Amino acid sequence: MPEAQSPTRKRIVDAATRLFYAEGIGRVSVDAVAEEAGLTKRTLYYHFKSKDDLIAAYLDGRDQPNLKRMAGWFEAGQGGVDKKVEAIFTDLARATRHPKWKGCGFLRTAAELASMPGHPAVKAGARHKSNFETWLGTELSGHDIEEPRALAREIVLLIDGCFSIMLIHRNPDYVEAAGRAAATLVRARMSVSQVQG
Amino acid sequence: MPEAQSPTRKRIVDAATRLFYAEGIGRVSVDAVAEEAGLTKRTLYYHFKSKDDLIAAYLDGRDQPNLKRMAGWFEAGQGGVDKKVEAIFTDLARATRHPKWKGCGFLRTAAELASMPGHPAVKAGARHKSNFETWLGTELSGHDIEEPRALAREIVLLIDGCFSIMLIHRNPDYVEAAGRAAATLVRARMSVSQVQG
DNA sequence: TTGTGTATATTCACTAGTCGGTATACTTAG
DNA sequence: CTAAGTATACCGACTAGTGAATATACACAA
Repeated sequence: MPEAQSPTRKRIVDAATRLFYAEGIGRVSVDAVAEEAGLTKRTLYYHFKSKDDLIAAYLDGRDQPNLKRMAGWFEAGQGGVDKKVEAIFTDLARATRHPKWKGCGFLRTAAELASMPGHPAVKAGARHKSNFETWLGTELSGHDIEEPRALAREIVLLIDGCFSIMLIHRNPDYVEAAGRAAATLVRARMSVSQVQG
Repeated sequence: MPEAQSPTRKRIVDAATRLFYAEGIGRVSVDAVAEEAGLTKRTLYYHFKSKDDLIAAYLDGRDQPNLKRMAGWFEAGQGGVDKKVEAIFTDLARATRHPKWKGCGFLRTAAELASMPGHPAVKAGARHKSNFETWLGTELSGHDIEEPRALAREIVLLIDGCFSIMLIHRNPDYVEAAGRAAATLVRARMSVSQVQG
């Protein structure tokens, strides 16, 4: 039985991450992942029982890095909580301009697997999105906001709207527009004194 | 040269629509589409020069039906313009409960083709999304709303957020939450007298 | 009315290559 | 000797796309 922390396994997941994110899970063969990792397909199948398994491992590995990136954007935002939320979108707009940016790996995988709702990779995506929503709700809780968890959900919807529509239009103006909408939603739930101050 | 309005061509597009929407473009072979249409693959290739061509035709054929469906939901909404917007989300939430619902075909196709931004099917999706945004902006224009086109864009972002996140969570509560957020955004741009009245 | 030419439309059989996955054997470390 | 890990070589099924033949329908001439 393979080790869960094997360096070989990590090499495989890293290679899968590069290819799956760049091309999509359906357009990348197991052979291609093995070659990118510098080993044979049989070795890959020693560490993962199936391609579906590998896809799930790819997404599980993206959970914490993605959360930390978003949290960094939020925390670096200057001003009130509405501005910190808007900062997420400003930095996301910048990220979408990178030529290697291909949207959200979790959402793209879920879209490819829409006919298999119980797929382990979809579940990994659900865990990640819930983690993010929970984290944002907690952040909003300390700022005199009504129903911070409901607000977090609304912001999550705008962020995921950006991810998907950007794959169609490739126009960062949509991300900026979403940021302004998010700030409006934040202020709608802030106390009057806070909005005016 | 094949006719653009050929009934055979329509049969092929209808078959492709059923299969591509149900399974995703990457998981459906040209052979499968031909069999669903009740003819041979060679005939299909007489009417379409490639699979990519067929995918684009599939999405072009969904533009008007999808627009009409959304417009119907909006127009049937009772109350002010904020309520009519919210009605879109209420009806969308109902639609997502149908077992055959698999998200937005335009967004799912764009997600599958994220590494090919100039693909004709992605362009077809961009046309459709722009058509919808323009239609919504026009509807909002007659209702004493500031910057109706900016508001339309914000609502589009929430709708597409619903489409994508629903593929992950399969929980219509997200669509209802998006509807409330959209109504909030509408009221933020309505004149005071209108909000109070 | 019959025969011929032509464009449209369709089929069968096939190519060359890729897919996920595996049987078997080898190497190396404990 | 044993077990973990890796390699070569292969499997049957499927992939998008094509070559060559054929069916169908209609126009027009004898």
